[in-house]
Amino acid sequence: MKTTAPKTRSITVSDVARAANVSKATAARVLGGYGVVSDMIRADVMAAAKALDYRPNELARSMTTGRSGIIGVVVGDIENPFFSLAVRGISDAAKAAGFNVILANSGEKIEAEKAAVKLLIGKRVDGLIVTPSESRDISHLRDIHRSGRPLALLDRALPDLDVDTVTVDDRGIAMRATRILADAGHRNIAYVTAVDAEGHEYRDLGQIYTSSVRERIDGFLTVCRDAGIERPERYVRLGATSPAETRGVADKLLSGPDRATAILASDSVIALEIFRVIRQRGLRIPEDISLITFHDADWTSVTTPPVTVIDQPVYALGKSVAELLIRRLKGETRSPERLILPTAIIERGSVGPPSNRER
Amino acid sequence: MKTTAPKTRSITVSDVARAANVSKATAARVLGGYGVVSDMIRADVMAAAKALDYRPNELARSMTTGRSGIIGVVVGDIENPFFSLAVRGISDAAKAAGFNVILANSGEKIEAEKAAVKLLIGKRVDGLIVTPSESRDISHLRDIHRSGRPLALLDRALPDLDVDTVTVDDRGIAMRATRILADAGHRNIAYVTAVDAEGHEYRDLGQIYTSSVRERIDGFLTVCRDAGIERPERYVRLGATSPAETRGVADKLLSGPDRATAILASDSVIALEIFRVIRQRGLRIPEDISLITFHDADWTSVTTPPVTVIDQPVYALGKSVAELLIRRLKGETRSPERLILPTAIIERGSVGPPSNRER
DNA sequence: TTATTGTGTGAGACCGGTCTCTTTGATAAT
DNA sequence: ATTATCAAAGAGACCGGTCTCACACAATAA
Repeated sequence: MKTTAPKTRSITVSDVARAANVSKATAARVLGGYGVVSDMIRADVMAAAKALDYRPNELARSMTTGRSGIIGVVVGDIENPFFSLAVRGISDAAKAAGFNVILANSGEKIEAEKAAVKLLIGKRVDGLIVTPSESRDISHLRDIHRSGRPLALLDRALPDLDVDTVTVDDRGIAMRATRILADAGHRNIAYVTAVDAEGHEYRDLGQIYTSSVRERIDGFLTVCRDAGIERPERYVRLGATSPAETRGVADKLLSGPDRATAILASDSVIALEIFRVIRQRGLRIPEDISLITFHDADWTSVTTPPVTVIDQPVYALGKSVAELLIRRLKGETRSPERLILPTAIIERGSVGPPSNRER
Repeated sequence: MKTTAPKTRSITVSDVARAANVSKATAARVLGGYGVVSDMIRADVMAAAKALDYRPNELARSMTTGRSGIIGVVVGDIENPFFSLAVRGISDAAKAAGFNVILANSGEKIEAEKAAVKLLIGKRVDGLIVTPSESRDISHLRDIHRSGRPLALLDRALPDLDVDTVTVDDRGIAMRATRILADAGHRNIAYVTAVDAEGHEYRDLGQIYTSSVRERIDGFLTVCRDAGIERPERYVRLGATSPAETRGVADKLLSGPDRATAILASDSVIALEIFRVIRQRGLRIPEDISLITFHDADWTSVTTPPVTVIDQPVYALGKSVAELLIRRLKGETRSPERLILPTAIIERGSVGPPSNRER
């Protein structure tokens, strides 16, 4: 049943209408699934549509309806398993509600993030989920809101932007993790994050424009100080943006007389690189160095020893934020919600007391 | 400078035209960046556009132009790092050429794949990149082609579909990996894949509808037979579709008198789970069991011992297929190309001779 | 019988851009 | 002075759907 390939122009409602001997309006009613049409005519139109191999032009459809059925998602880095998993949570929730997802990567660059948001608004997505890379410049996020499209924030809150937000208790969980390290006897505890700041050196929280990381560092420092550690901020390291950078940071951290005896890594990608450096330097975990990382990435359980992790509910994070957004898309009006999901620590084998040598 | 929020309707070309006291056509020329306009009027229109905060409606734009600037990508599983990396290759190439990417997940289900393709065609993407989950039912892929949009295949070839395709030499590289195992003295070598078939038991290649996997199994069996191993197909295991399933497969493989002494895993997700099972059963690598996996996933280098891997050029795979597609989108007409990228094996520490006990 | 209600269909405007065709007015050529 | 040429701007059709409104005709109520 090979009809000649309709190369050039695609089949439209009008084509189907003509073939079925009805008006364009009637054919549209059948094909669009709205309005009332008699069964007989419906059958005719369907038959014609099938014969012509009609496919609706979603573009035209969403131009008139104003709805596209698409949720735009802008994340920092799709390759980071944290985000892959969160995106699956979003996708699953979206699919369940009949929405589709367009994914854009910001690379944690504010300019790329702005471009992505602009693009998605241009494509008339119904709503957006963003992992804001910065809390300073949020004009583009305000614009989303202004354009009437709902926005929801994933993993990072923005105090100045009152929209649906789903995060974890970063400060609290960082405190718990730090306490584990401090209780084990560590005094030289380092915090390593990909977030960078001017000068690349940590001075104070005011430099950190990524809410989750600021919270974590705050919690980290609080517990360190409680434990009587002096100037714990010496060990906060920024700018682990690439494997090479991370290696540099880790190398510095693990050498010298004041070397760190414990490291808290802000994400699993960083932790993996640190793990490699530790190995290369011939250090043992946990005898020579203790390690805890945010995110229970798959590899953390197969190393020797397995790595103690902060197990964020990543999938649920994505699913919840999508559900919040979808409820709003379906017409729910309520004041913005700020969900904070519970987080656990999985203690495995990468934490021990500091080696005697350094005490 | 807070104008009242234009909640309801967005600013259109006509609005800008009115504000700038020019015709819609002229405003469109300026805003769309085509045709000729005098500098004075151009400035006026730009000013008006800025004042009104005009944003073009990409939907309307691509409806008339027929071009959307979007490449649709359908992959098997975004969470699999293999695909994440390939997608980054695609995204980078797309961005460099001024295209954007819509990502859809098929979950390796033919139905989901069809739905995704249908959706993307409906959204009038300019071209598609697909990782076909099956070689049996490719009517939806034929449809893409028929609709005049170019299609390119990633990682899996389809003999019956003559379109741009980028793969690796799966058969050859599987042969090399298998030979490493056979040369080490192994006779009970298993091949584990996520691909499933009716009956879940491997009988012959005709059951396998995923080209890359069929190639690999073919290469695997060929080398096994060359090495004088009898009925090597006994050790081909299908259906490792989830961690739980994989665990079941691995458990069976590693118990009994005829247990496998070497395993070739078809992807890193499977390999990770197999690694876990090996550990749990108290077996040692490589003393008790040798392991090689496809894809140099990040975790494979941090385990003890590190895992010998088949290092597919994943990023290049994505980048190349995108470039092929983009060249075609830019008007290049040539007969379809089938690129086969070179692949290496990284020998690490997970291969050794079989233990004496089983000889 | 006439008015009322309701169902199914058709005609045509509309969404927000692009693009072709026409018109205008200024400059150059005759 | 008259005509040819051309750049710049305007008018309006068009893309492929949705949706409002008008209308025909049948069934029911007065």
